[in-house]
Amino acid sequence: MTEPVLVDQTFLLRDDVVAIARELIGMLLIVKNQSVVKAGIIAETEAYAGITDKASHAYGGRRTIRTETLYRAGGTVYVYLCYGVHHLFNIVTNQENIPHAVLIRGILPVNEKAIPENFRDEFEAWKGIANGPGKLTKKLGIRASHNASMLNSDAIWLYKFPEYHPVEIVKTSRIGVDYAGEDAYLPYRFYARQYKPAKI
DNA sequence: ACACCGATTATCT
DNA sequence: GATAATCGGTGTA
Repeated sequence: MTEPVLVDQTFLLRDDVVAIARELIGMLLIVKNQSVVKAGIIAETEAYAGITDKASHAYGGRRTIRTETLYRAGGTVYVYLCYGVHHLFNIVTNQENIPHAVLIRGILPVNEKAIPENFRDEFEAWKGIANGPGKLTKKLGIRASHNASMLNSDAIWLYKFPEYHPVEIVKTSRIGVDYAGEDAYLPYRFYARQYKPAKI
């Protein structure tokens, strides 16, 4: 595998959050906690399209302490606690005040050879797959304190493989959003065919 | 102050 | 496939 490069975050400022969710498949997520580096290849995502999306925390323009992070500029990290137990990791997209976000739902492990050189000494590998939004944050050590931080600054980085050849990507409806009425059927979820999601 | 609920997961059958 | 566990966020008052 060729050396990954830090992503140019301007693609996160675009308006088409669903397209961005699809493009994030195959990118490399790196998390550093106190001299420990963990990483994974993004394999499953979901788009949340802001004020018009009944499944979004920001539906109807709702602004609370929690959702304030969603209104920041693309590239902001949105972490929230779900069911009082699981931290869920999102990447905010679009311009400031437009609360779009992509939920990262699954990652695959990555070989040390594919880790950027500057992280390799502190890299710790893990096995299996993290096929669930709560599982991957636990694997990578993403916590509530990461909420509202910026990607590519000091804790969470997004890289891409320049010669990555897109695998077949499955498009389907989102998981666990029955409360969203007809919006629960929107095809806003993506996953790589070779990866096995927990829920089909 | 208090009741309800959830962008889930593990553990059953 | 069905269901219990679990607790901070949120709305209502």
